[in-house]
Amino acid sequence: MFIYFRIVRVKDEIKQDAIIEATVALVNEIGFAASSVSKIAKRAGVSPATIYIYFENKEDLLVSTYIQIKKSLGDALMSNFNPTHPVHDALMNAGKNLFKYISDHRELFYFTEQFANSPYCELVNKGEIEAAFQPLFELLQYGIDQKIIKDAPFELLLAHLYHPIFSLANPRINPDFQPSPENIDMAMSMAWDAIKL
Amino acid sequence: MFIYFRIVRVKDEIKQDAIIEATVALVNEIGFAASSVSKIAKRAGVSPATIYIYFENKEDLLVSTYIQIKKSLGDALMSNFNPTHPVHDALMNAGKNLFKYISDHRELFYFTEQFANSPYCELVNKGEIEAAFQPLFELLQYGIDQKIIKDAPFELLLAHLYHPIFSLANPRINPDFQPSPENIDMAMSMAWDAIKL
Amino acid sequence: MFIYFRIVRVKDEIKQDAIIEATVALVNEIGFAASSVSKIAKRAGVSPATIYIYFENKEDLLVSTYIQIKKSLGDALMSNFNPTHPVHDALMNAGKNLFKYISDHRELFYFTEQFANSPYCELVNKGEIEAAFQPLFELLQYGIDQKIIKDAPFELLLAHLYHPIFSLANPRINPDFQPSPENIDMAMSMAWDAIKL
Amino acid sequence: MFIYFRIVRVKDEIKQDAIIEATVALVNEIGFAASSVSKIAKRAGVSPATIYIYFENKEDLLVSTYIQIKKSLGDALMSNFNPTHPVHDALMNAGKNLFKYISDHRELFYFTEQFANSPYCELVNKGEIEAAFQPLFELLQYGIDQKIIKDAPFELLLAHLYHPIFSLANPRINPDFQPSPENIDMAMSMAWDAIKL
DNA sequence: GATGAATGAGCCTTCATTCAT
DNA sequence: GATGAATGAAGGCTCATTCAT
Repeated sequence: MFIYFRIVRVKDEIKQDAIIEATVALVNEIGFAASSVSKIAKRAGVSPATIYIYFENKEDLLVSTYIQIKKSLGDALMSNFNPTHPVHDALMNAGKNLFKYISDHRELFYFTEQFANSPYCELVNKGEIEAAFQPLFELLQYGIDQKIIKDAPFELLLAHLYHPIFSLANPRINPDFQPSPENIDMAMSMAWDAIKL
Repeated sequence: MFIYFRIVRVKDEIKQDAIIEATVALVNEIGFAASSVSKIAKRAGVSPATIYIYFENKEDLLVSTYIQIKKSLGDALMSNFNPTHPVHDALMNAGKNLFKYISDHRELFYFTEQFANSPYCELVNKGEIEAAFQPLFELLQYGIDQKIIKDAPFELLLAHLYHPIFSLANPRINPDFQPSPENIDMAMSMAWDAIKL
Repeated sequence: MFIYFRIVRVKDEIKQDAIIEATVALVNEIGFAASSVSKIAKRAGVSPATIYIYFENKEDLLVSTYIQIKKSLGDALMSNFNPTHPVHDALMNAGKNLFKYISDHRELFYFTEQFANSPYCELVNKGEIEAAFQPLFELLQYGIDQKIIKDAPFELLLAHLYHPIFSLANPRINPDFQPSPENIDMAMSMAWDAIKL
Repeated sequence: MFIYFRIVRVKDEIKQDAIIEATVALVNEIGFAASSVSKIAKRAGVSPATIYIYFENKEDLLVSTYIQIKKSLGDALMSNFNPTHPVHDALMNAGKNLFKYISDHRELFYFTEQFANSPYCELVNKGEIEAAFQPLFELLQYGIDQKIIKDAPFELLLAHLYHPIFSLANPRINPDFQPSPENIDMAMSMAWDAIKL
């Protein structure tokens, strides 16, 4: 009986994950707008109706996928985060994590970029995502207080700190950019120059 | 007869422009994916069939609209460009032009952001657009040669110079950002710190 | 063991009745066509699959519900029926019973009206229902033989005797009709005038 | 050029009529709920999309069909109507018209019966239909004033005058009824007995 | 007996595009 | 050049029903 239960639970999660994976893969292949529910279903090896067991509707499927990725990205960004380290080191570490995450999960990153520029984007409860980045915000505030980084609104700091990375890692914007160690180091060094006091 | 011809040509351009304007306006209102050809036609006050007289298909309509906007943005960016000015001043001038263009034409900017993250993006002949930015590239190269700005690939320099501006000006990414003179100055100052040697 | 069985049987009937009640209630709320099996199941607090334990399929569920209501209506119509009473009194009594039943069970009546105009209607074994009305037929025949009511086919007599009541009591046909005692008396008096010799 | 125009107009009406005819025919064959837009389209020999050129949506198609039939029925009912004739004769004439219309257009009648017991029924602007029956109402009022027919609410009079006819002519309710001249005369005679003073 | 999960078929509607006029 | 009408294909979603548990 116990085994039964486990099998059932695992089965469910497997199917739900298969749907999400198919969603991400399909968006990578044919784009956001062309990724219909029935194509996703076919890709995931399930019936279109099955998707509506795990998600309320297409919107819910895409938003859930997005939030899940963003949270995992937040976790990755914060990995090895140590608030006792110098501000510079902590931010550089986060930047490298970001580059690594994007390199290791290009499909996930690509999905979020497409999602962020679609109407679905407005349906996301941003607070839920920002929670994962709270330590980063606190670190920036600490850097400001210690007069290590510029006293600018968070959005400006973040725009200069990490947004260049997003654009560099986006093959649609910079198809020729190579995330070599030298390039990464240089990109992050420039980002630091932008925000440091 | 000559007059007749001119009238006809003017008429044509009026209709073509009406279609493009309707496209941009509709994408702003209901998003990229929901902007169908017939809705655009209705918005422009023409028949759907008429659109296919001026454009090969929907793809051509969107791509043409995008290129036209990008070129006008390139022109705006380069306005008052003076290669004899100091590198710093010239780049800051371009940055301010960029902010001003985006502020004055939010609809156009919004369209390009949506377009850039759609599958249509891959259909654009990038060379055609980059031509408008040639003077900027030359200026950057000059700055590198003069050891004024860092010796980094163009894409890195551009990513730090202008991409933060795009993200800041995009209400979907930074809904609360205000393009006040102080914020603009600060953003551009940070960008300069990023690339200067 | 005997008690156990009785409990089980009672339980069964409770569930079956819950399904039928949910069917009637849902048809009243959202109409016949929109009442799907899964919605009925949710309304009855059971799984969709459970419905298929008590009924062969959707068709069987609806037909069974209809027949059950029609039989109970037949019983109500014949209540206090006394074949020794004058024909007029017996028929008027039946008419008043009919009005009362409809007023007291508007939901059931509404269901039958919708059912009677659906394709499911053809699946009903009419003989089963007419059995409940046998005494009425005999009374009519007696009235004919005694030259009290017109010598017309039963269907004509019934059409004039009770069908006006159905239409008057149907809020979709006569939304403003009030089943006040005066209106009921008048309606039945008119019906009697129609059939009496 | 003139001919062109006529051809175009005729073509349009032919197609629109074909859709309405297919709707009525299909509802007769497979019932109201099962008559989907695509089946109607196939029956009419057009694409499903074409239906949406002539009608806003399925609801509009069904409601328009219903109103058109009801108006034609109203016209038929009032044919040869002469307000100077005796009340009895005028009403009997209308009743015969009604029987004849139903016999000649069983498909149309069947459609309205199904429509009247569907949720779509509530979408009909009843005033539009009642207009066609105005002369009938005036005749009834005249009969009341002249103390020829009973002083009862219109709905009671109509329920007894014409509703029995509807039920008799509905093959689902009275599958065996034959609209022979004798039966018709008898039915109408009974109806008159019901309402006459 | 009872269930939640699963499904292919079908729902209504809109799509990008073409045709006759 | 310009159009309204027309279309097959596909969109997101729900259906009645069955299955393993």
